[in-house]
Amino acid sequence: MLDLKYIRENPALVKKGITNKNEKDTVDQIIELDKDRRHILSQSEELKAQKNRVSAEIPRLKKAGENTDAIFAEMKEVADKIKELDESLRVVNEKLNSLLEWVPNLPHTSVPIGKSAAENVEVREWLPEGFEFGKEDDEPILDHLELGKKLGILDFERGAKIAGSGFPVYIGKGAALERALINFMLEHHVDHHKYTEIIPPLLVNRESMRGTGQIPKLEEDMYHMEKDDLFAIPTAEVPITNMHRDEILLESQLPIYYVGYTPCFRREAGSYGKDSKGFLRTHQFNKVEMVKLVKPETSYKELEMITADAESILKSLLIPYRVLMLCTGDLSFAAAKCYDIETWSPAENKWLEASSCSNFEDFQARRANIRFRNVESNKVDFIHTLNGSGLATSRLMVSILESYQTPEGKIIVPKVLQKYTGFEIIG
RNA sequence: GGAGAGGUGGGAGAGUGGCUUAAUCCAACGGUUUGCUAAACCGUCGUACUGUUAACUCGGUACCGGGGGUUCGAAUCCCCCCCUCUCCGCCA
Repeated sequence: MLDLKYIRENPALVKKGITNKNEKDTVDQIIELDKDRRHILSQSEELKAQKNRVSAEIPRLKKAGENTDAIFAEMKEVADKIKELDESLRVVNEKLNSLLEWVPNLPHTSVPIGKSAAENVEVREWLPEGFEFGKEDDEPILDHLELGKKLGILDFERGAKIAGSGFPVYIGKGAALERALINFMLEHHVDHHKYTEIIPPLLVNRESMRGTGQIPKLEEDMYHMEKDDLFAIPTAEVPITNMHRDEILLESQLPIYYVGYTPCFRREAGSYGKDSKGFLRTHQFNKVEMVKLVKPETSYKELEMITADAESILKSLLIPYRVLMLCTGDLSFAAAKCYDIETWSPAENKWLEASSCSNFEDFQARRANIRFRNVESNKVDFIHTLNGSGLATSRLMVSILESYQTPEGKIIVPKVLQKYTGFEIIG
């Protein structure tokens, strides 16, 4: 949510930001409604002030034995008029809010302007020592689907039988490898980057979804339990960020770093056929998510740090990756700035998105009403929120299986995971 | 699913129609005292919107879980809903 006052005072800047994000510009309507709103509000408040003044007089008049009938009759009329004004105010506010809710966050000034993913900017690339692109071509290389089937560690067909396509089943050492990966990532962030581990609810209410900005725009993309009006989380960002909804934090509590593993559920409505085989697009996947609640002036420094935290996982696993700065047109609804981390898939011969690290500035905090008390000024202000996948296991699993396969089609378990799996090779 | 209790400021917690400007305590902030720390004492201390201003300056309005109602006037009375806790039932 943007600050209405900011929109009122900087309409041109807001319009530009919205347009650069390929979203619908409703600034003119918002400003018009805001004008109506304030006009009605001042009329209503003036009458209320009158009402309060008179009410305060009544006990005195009664004590003095004066007749209050005329005043009561007049005040009755004032009360009716107030009710009328407040009703029209309610209507205007409703319209205004339904527009405001759809206004995206504005891109940070450092974000390149662009229409689509094609205009994202590569910031850096990291390759393990001795790695060369295309070296794989000398030997037959199996993709993750073939490997999973051959080794009996992944079963997409049975997942489809049980639930539907896009619900993978991990078996035996495949399941152990997945579990090892999750444990490794959690421990790594807790031990080396000072995150506090969280196991949150996997179903959340509507207010939480609104708080982090999934609702209204992405409502269709989520699984919804109608009976209880609960949503299956599309990412741990939702429950973890909402832990502090409607709270005023002490400045001394900040920054707060959380990390949590959860399964994530996405309907992926309308995306069939595109990158959809195997792990490339699933309805359920595992993700370790980092969430930061920080003071506003530190959030861009924190964005660099959270990105580095995600990268350090890939360095430990010796997986080639690159970091992209998303252009304005590819930024998500709530993000002001975002880095995507893509891992290399030798079989697909392309980069796959495995992490997204974003600064939401005060956009989510405003929606979720998360504030802190500034010690110096003793004023409350919205915090800034960030999050980053650290990381999603499915895409990462593609890179691991494909990169660590031997000529015989076995998988060597990455060194850092071996103490978690208890075995060194699959197959 | 049934019965009961409850929801008040950053936290605890009083408040049964106008003397509430929501008491009091704690926390926080400023100060006094003091070798230092602690303690004690004094003072300040809600949020949002809105108008105004050089200024968070000064004014107005709203807010006691949410929404309606009664009344000249509601934290307080009435109705509906939500949530939390306890007990019972059912179940992992």
